[in-house]
Amino acid sequence: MPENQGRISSPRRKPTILDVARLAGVSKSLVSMVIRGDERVSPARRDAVLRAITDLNYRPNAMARGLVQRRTRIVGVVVSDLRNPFNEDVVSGVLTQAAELGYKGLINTSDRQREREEDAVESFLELRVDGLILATSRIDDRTIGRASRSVPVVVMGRPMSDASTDSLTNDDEMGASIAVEHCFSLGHRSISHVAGGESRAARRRRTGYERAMDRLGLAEHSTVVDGGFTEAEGYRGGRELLTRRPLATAVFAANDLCAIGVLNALEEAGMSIPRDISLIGYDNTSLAALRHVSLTSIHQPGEDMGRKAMDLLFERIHEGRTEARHHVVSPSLVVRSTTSAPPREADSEG
Amino acid sequence: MPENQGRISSPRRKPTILDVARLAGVSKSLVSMVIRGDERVSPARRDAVLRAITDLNYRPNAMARGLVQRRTRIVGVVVSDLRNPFNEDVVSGVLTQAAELGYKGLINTSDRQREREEDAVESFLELRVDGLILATSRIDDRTIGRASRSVPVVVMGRPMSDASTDSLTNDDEMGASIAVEHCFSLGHRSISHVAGGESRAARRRRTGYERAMDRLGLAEHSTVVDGGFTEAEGYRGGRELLTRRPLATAVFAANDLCAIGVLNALEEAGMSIPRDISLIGYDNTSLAALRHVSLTSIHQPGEDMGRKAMDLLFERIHEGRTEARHHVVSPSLVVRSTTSAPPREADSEG
DNA sequence: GTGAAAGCGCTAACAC
DNA sequence: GTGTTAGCGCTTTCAC
Repeated sequence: MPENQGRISSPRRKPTILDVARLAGVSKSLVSMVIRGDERVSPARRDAVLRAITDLNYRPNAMARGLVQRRTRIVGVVVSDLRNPFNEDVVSGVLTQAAELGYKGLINTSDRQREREEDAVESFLELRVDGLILATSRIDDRTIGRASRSVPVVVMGRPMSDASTDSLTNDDEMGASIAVEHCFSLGHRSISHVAGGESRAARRRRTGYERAMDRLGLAEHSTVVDGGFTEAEGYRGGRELLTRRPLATAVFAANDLCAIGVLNALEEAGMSIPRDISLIGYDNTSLAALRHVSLTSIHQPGEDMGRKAMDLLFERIHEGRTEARHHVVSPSLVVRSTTSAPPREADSEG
Repeated sequence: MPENQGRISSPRRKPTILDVARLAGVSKSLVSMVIRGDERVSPARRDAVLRAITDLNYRPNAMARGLVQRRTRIVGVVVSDLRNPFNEDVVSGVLTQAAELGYKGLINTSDRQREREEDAVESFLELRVDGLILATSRIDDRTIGRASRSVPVVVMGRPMSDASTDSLTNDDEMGASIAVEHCFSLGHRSISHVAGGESRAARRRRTGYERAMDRLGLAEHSTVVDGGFTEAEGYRGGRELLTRRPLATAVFAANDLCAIGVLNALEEAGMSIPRDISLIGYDNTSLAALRHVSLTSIHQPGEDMGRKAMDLLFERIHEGRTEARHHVVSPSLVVRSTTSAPPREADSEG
């Protein structure tokens, strides 16, 4: 055989279980048993196999294995925006719990583009992941339904009525209510809301705000301006707010990023927070916790929710649960430095 | 055959290409051809196949395909910390370019735990990804070398000497130099550094700081305190800094998160930024850009770097490049609101 | 304990 | 144009 060795066909042909078997002088199935930790293999042969594995830098082919076992031990996580720190908490929880349960979590993100969101789901399904966690607002129900037909799915952040899809949400209405009541108890009567747009979570927070204002007899002080879930949109909302008269003494923003935008707008206008005006966000992200920001916020236990989502998947995969579960977790208040009693002259209002 | 239909064995047996073929009344390979868009299929049969696909909610099995084609069109991205916004930019760049080139990017993170970092790499290799992008500081060279033996690898954020591994870094020394010079040109002479710890990037930034101070004849004003790449560590560094006399008039922090920690410590001590003391960070993350923070920072083009990393992978995968490339991009200065001339009484120093 | 053989779902080479 | 066939790398009966 001349210079070109026949065996080397493609640039980096990876060693297979057969190469290991040959080098160790045993059969394929013996190697397979060693890899899976089967007890009934003689120490001598086991060592030979292990040595061959290291020598060849052998690594089992997950695709081949997945193909025959019909499962991958992989769960797919799709998030719409990795830049929102709340999603990081969720992902972190999922991965931790997945590792705990012997699974691997893989993440895909659409970078806020809707069609890429469906691609992400589709890719995971073609990969035959054992389960799917959808922490994304943009995806449509049709896609979710389709996915649920072939694999267990947990949807986060929006309630599902579908019987084949589990869901895990926080009670946005309740959270909004808590925000309003916190301001109320500090003495505020004129409380505005910078809304978060058309996502379901945003709409539920808005509804919660409106209902709470009603309940407290503050309907006449109710003001909602358009915002969004980003700093830029919050900034615009804040500017808009400044044109309204009378000026509110407290503002409930749709989420933390939005709140920071509002904060900028208000400070830019020469106002001091919370002396002149109080501000409260939602999600209690790491952003809110930055000492320099120190934003009062409504807490969602993102990490716990991630873990719980993985648990729900596991129940379906391993314990054969088939009826849908819809978990709702309660948000809570975290008071920091952006809320306080309203300024004197506004105190007597309402 | 009684009630229990023989075909349905596992809870959700997924339709295969054979099911599609049977329903459409054609052969397996005909279906395969339709899926791959082969021209020479009669319209009638094509329609029949497509209808069967929708009816069955059929989705090709990527594992089976990958097994025979020996490639997956998937690249794996490993990041150590999704909470650092800089990594988001990188990931976003990778995914965008991957989509452009017909690849899918999947993300895995170690959540800052070192051993999970190796697991992440190992999982991707078992999955037989076509390439690997490692944007992580914690992973050791042995693991990188092992990975490089079986698949193209691009390492980000640390220079590699290994001939089988591409690398992509920003010139941290130069960036640190720019930071020091910016302060110098504003009139500062006493410039301190809150260091970022033991990662290579952090060490190079520190070296750059020290060399620049030397070059400018400011070696005697040089002060380095321990910090880290997180807000909490930056805060501690800032506190430490406050005990040093004379107090610096400018501080260069190892990265943006660290800078925010320093900012907190300084403000807490009653100092006003930049009136009393100037502050500059590194990475120019979205955090620095928050108007409420408005941190002067050294910019690394994270998104471009992500795209470039994907390009490097592509060159190896498709164009058969084998010699290593080591790209270094130049950082640049982004001036915001945390740097200005030093206060009067300190002006004459140096 | 160990090896042989079948088959997971797909593509690709080759007949027809 | 269309069907048949031989694997891809692995696990898993089932004999021995």
